Amino acid sequence: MKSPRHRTEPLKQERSLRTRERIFLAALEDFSAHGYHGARIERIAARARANKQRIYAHFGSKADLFRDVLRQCLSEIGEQEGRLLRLGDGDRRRLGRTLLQHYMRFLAAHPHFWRMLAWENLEGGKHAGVLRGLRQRTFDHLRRLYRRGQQEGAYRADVSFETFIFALSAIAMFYFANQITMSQTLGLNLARPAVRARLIRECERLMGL
Amino acid sequence: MKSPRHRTEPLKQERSLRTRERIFLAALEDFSAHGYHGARIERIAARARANKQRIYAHFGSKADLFRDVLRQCLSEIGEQEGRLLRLGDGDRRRLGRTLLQHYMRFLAAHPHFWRMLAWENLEGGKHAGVLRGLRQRTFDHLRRLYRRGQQEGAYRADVSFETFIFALSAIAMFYFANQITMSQTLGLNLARPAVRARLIRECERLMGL
Amino acid sequence: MKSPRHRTEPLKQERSLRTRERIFLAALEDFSAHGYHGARIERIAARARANKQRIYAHFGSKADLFRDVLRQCLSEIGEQEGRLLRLGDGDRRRLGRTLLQHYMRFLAAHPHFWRMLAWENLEGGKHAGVLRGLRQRTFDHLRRLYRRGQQEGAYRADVSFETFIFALSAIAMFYFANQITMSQTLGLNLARPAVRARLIRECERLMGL
Amino acid sequence: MKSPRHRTEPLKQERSLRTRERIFLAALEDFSAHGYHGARIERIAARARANKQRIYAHFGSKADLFRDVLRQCLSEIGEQEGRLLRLGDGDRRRLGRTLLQHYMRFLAAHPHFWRMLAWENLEGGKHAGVLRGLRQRTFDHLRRLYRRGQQEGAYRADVSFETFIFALSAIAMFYFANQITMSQTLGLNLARPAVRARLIRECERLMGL
DNA sequence: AATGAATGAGTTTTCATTCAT
DNA sequence: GATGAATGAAAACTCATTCAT
Repeated sequence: MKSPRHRTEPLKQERSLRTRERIFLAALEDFSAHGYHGARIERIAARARANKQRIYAHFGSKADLFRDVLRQCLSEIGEQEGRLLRLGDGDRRRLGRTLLQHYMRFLAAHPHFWRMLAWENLEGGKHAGVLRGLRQRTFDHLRRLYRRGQQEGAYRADVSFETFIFALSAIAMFYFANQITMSQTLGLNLARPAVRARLIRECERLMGL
Repeated sequence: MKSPRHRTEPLKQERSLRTRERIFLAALEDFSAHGYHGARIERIAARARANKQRIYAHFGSKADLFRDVLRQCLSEIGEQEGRLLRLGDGDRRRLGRTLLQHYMRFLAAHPHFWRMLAWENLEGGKHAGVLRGLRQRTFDHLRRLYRRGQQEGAYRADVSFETFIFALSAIAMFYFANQITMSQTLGLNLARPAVRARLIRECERLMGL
Repeated sequence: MKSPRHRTEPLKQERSLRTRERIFLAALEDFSAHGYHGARIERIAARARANKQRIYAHFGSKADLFRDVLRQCLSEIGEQEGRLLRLGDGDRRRLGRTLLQHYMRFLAAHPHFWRMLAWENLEGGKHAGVLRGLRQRTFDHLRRLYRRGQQEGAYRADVSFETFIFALSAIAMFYFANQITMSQTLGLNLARPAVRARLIRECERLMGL
Repeated sequence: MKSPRHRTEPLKQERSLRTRERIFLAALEDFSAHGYHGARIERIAARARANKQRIYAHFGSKADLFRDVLRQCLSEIGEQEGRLLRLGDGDRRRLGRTLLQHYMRFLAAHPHFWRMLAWENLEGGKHAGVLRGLRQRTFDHLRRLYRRGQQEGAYRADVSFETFIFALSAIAMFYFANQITMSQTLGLNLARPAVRARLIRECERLMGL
């Protein structure tokens, strides 16, 4: 009796989903660029080629939209890290370099990720909970490799895996999130590929990777 | 010098300066906590126990106030670093540890500093210029010590002074600016003194300091 | 009659009528609860399990829908009063009590009626015209009974039939429409059955019914 | 030191209070005319010759403004009833007529009162609590007079004071709050002074006042 | 006829900024 | 200089109504 609706419903839903997706991406762009308070619903709607009302119909409120965008954005890292599971015993000696380069590439390719992360930290970290356990599986895998590397002397026994990850994350994140001010401080344009390459290479040496 | 009201002016100026100072501190607090867009003139005035009009009389506009606060805040690091000039040849072997600990202490004592720095980077770095040359003298001094350390083998010859500073800054800054999300990611409360101490100690080892 | 689609039309019409009816009832509910300005097309559509567009197709606009609902609602009293025509000479001595109890029961059973009436009076009475002549037949009948009652001394000769109806209506309507505030004023919960019964009984005595 | 402010502050406050008062009156007018949902902040501001923001500065929100207006409006009846305390033993035989006329005059002079009361009842009576005990003193006084009237046979012993007040309130309130629809129903223009006078006179007779 | 998406004109609320005393 | 009141522009959010399928 209701079967004719099957044909049309998916279409309608699809259109709606596309609108929702456009809004989502526009919001990500705007929140990433200006933070929660600096973002403008009007601008998001315009960029999404949608009506303001659509935003409220799909997401409820500016705050809800922000939360949704942030959560999805942060959870992306989990998916992206899947490839690290492919690292095997043969990679353990260059684990540090591989990870640092992975993070550098990931952050370069996903500026929204580190920007949203930075806004979130500054604005109180109310949604940081999403991150909990998100990278568990990858970390478990990497920890095993790291431990074996420690056993065979590739890594110092008195540096925990957590610190290892912390330091690599710090280098990569700091490079992007503090690029502008650090370039001024050091009198070097960190954005230049050559500068960046040298910097990362030297950081690897400094950390004995 | 400016008017015939010689008698009253000194008093007025003094009171005015105190008001200005209160506004400044309140603004620092609010901008640091909420960023440029999240800050509220009303809240700043209330916290400063001053009238909103006073803010405009003293600083011109919200944007100007932000600029002034940011500049002064960032330039503080220059003053604080003065003490590093006292480091001498005898300190060169533990230069890395000394610097890392100095940065950690400085950032812990000046949360406004790293917060404003983070906002500034996120919001485009329009005022980052103040930083240029600000730490020149200190850096020149430290660079000499670092070079001597390199010559006698305490530091690797293939790691530049800039990278050395970069890495130390990254560790310290990242510890504070990404504490919330990184605590979730690692499943560790980085704020706990014991965790922090271990983390920093291990970072020193990792970087061969 | 209207189109060549003879086969399907009856079915469609029936379904359409059911939809229209659901919308009508949902609208009555919402207008009764929130008044014209407080009612929401969205809520009405949801409650009617219908699409908003259906509302416009069936009723034209929110204002039209309100008018239709109000008219139908108010005209219900006419139908309900039909049973009063069955009152005969034997009932004339207790006419007052019978009427008061009839009104009390009617209003208790039709809260939408008195609520719509109240909204309508507050909002200007633009549609009150429907009421004109609506109860004419019943009133004519009752008036005859009342007059006979007056002639035989059951009712005062110096109180007109209109006043008689007015007073009975006032008691009944006021009991429902002002229950909340009057309960507070009198420090009595008028909604309690015992309180209500005593109140009505005493009102009957007060008015010599 | 701070004494000079004593002179100016009252003036500033006075101006502010005048604005607040204008807003209050405009709001009373608008809420009374259109109810909570029908009222418009814009219209209130215009009528008060004030800026919309002033409304928020003084009252917080539309809902708060409504609450304040309603409370003040309802509590007015308490003040107005003060004069009833002056009724003495000599008035007890015509107590009913005096009260009915008092209520009729009060409601005629304060349309906002009965309108707000009506809105409040329709919209759920969330603020009806203000009424509790508001008329206690007057009622206590009137109850004494009524009891003495009962003892000497002026009023029926089997009609409580509460019912007496209820019935009188019903007549007066119903006359105003349902004037439009009742005029249509009865085919009489209740607003006409002559009709009103006759109606009230006959109600008095009906109730044996 | 029926439906979900879309729209634009409001409506409430907020905010930086200026006025008047 | 100092203060509370005042302002207008803009922001978030809502709503009746229409479109496209």
